[in-house]
Amino acid sequence: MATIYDVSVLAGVSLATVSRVMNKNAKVSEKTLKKVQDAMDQLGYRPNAIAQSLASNRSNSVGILVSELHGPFYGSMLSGIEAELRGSQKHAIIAAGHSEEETEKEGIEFLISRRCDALILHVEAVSDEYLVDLVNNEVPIVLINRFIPAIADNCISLDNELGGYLAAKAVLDQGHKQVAYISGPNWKMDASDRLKGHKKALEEFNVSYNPKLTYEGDYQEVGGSDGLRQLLKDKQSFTAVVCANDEMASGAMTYAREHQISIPQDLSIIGFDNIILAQYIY
Amino acid sequence: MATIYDVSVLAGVSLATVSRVMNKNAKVSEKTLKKVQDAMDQLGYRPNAIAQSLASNRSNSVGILVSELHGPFYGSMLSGIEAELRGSQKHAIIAAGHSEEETEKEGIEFLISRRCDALILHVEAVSDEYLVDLVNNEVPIVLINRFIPAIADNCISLDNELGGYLAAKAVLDQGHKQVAYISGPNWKMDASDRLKGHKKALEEFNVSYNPKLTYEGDYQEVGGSDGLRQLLKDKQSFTAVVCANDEMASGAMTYAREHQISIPQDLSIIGFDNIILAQYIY
DNA sequence: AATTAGACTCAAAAAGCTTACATTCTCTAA
DNA sequence: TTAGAGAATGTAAGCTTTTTGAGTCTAATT
Repeated sequence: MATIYDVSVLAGVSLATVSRVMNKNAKVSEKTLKKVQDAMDQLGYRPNAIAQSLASNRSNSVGILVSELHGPFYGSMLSGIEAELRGSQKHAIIAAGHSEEETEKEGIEFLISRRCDALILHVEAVSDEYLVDLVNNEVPIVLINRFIPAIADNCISLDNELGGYLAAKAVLDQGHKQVAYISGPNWKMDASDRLKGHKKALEEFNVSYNPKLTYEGDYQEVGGSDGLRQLLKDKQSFTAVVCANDEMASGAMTYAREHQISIPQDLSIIGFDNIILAQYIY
Repeated sequence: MATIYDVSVLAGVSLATVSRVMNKNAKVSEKTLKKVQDAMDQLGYRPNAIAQSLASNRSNSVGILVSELHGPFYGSMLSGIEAELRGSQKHAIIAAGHSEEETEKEGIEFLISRRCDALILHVEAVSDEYLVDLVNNEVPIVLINRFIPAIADNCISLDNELGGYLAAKAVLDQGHKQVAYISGPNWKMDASDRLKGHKKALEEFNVSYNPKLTYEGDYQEVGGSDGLRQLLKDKQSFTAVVCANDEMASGAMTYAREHQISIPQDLSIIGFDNIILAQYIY
């Protein structure tokens, strides 16, 4: 594969000039420009991005770490990020963290060692301190879906507490008095925040929170179905179920349908996220 | 950020020795090993992957080009690829081709210029010749979901014709005589192959193929609903619809439900792929 | 004590590019 | 005609590693 050197020889100019033509960062005369471009075409020259990175100390890549590469949420996220990057001649290096501390750290280390110009992280398992250190360290970082006061400027998150509150309120506004809740894994910040908001709404409507009407799910389909089964088994009565995300809502709905509980006549179910999937659910 | 040079100075050894410690590719005495490792720890040294790539002419990365980053099919594919790569200390650089020739070519060029060690491509718009050239060129390549005889060894594809045949056969076996078909974009190889298989099955069952009972969809949800609407409008009668993928089957089912056509009493619908989504569909 | 095989280590070149600084052109104005 | 300014181009150092050929050590053998 041709190098910048081959081009410079064929065009009869110096390396620097070829580099200037490539980067368009300095004036080059018409005549020289043409000579260089012809030489490039003739050789089918393609700059070596690795060498460029090493010399310029810029990799033109952004590291992205998400929990999973599949699923409605991450898929759309990646898609949006890639589109934006491509528009700026950058590209994405991806890694999955699987919500495990070790894997997440490895992924981050890995992206840093690839000399990414910046990182976009959706991490759940690593500690706040670790992230604060990271931010104060070197590479520019944006955290998705996580809020850490000390580095607020680097965080893009939604107000999970408010969301949880609004979901519960929607149900309570309809007149429901007995509201069950299927939460996410409570060690995840977003899950506990949603639950906090939920409780707040209950309080506001003078409905006392009943721990027996809460099930800790896994944010997956199966958590929803298991959750509803468990709640029904407990013989507690309730007229609505608030689920901490749409996957679980879908699971709960499937379970209800399979057990002749009609929605919304017998039971109301609300989810959280409005994922694209929602449109497929009957 | 510390370099291999800093480590060598602190440890009192040469660059080469530090490199050997990192790569474990040559004997280093216990004593030296310890000195070097201590120095690395002390400096928080992390090898510069870019420089390693330049020097070794290996980037330890695999380029992946898919049509879209979201959606059930690509999501799972990426997820599987990334997991496998991580297990081998490699990583994924991704790009989206959006089923457009220019974008796909750009993406490929881009991945090659990043000096990926190999490419995994899911391309639809570029020509066979282009791909044959590519394969004979330089980087090792695997093509997903596309079969080109000249480079058969590089292709991983499913037998779309057989799939189309089997789907139709399943319906015909049930006794249906009037079978409608919602195809994918026919310029896509897989779509035309599926249709070919479909026709073959019809023939085998002595059901004549009626072009009026075919609608060319877009492999998306909307193609399915539009397709069913169109087919119904044409006043042709049919008792079953074969859809060239599950998204369209889902769209068709939604449309049917919204128009009081009950499934499977009034109409049978079959899809293709068995995407994860299928489990959410009622 | 001299020799030597083998284990270990080192110095330096190489990978392909960017960029600061130096040099050479090419005009314009005196 | 020529000094001087500014534009165009060249030179060479530097980015961080890997890798090869050439040592240097050590310990065993004679």
